Amino acid sequence: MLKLTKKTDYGLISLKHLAVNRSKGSASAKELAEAYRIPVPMLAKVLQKLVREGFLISEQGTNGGYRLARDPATMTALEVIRAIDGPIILTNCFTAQGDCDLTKQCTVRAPLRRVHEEILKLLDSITISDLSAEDQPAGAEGGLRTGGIALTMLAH
Amino acid sequence: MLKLTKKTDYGLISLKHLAVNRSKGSASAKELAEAYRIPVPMLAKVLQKLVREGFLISEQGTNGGYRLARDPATMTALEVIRAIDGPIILTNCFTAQGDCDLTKQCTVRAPLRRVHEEILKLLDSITISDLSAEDQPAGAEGGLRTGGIALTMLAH
DNA sequence: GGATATGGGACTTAAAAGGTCCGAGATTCA
DNA sequence: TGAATCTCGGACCTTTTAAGTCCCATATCC
Repeated sequence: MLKLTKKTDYGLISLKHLAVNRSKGSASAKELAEAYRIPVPMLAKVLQKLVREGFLISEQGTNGGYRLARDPATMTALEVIRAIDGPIILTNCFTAQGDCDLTKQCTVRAPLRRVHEEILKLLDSITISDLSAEDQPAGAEGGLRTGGIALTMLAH
Repeated sequence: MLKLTKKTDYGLISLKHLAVNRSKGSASAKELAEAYRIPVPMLAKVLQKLVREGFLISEQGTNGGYRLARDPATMTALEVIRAIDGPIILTNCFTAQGDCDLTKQCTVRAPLRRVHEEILKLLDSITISDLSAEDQPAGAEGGLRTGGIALTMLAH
């Protein structure tokens, strides 16, 4: 259905939060969960994945928490999505070679592959810093604000 | 998980088939299903939706079937996806206003909306004729073949 | 040692996708 | 007219996946 999972949402929100409040150092899962009304155990799993994939560094014990492992400008949305949700698959033909013995007939694949590729490129061009840009206190460096098209017909 | 449903796949394949074999006029659900190894009742539902949404015209009775309702160059992938799968929703915040009282906190939304929009634009730029282009017997008119980037790392 | 963190597996629930079944109505042809 | 063939459309079932919960182990600070 072409949508991101909530886990990915949570992950992006958390990374953005840590990027914006980077001066504070770390934030605990509980802290983040309460700020954004996310179930704590749910968020914990997401954060753990982000640690394993090298986005975050965890600090255990009292006053522990999570902090960014590297510059948010080097973290792309694509990487985050892959880390949390696994590989992105636009259509099934691409991976399940065994099932799809319609290579000859089903020529829809080739053009769709291009769409797929464009989406990946798009997601790869967006970093966590871009997400945080609008939150910067003073004059932010611009980031994504290219055009600002008012799109109210998002769904249907 | 950011992927198209099989129903949409089936719909695109069917439309493409009808666009390529346009000289033949119509094709029955059975015919299409057998050609692409799709369960007949499943495909029937998809085709019915396409009829309701004005992509196809159905002809009942013996030797009946489906034929394109209009020029495949005017049918975009976006329209087809919406007709079959319903509205495209990248993240939940956009539609479920009731649930998301985090408008202030959750500033991830704005940048993601832009991504959403780009994907829509991308899908809107692809027509059924584009999908069929590579199948044209002789020198096709080009269509999507812009670049032909070899992308083998589609998933993961 | 106790309070507070993360780590991570197992489990349950809820929703969506995928697929099936059957009866009704339309059209063609014998 | 009647049989065959086809679409129409709703109801139903199964499987998969997302979403959320529970519990216990382990690390750290005070």
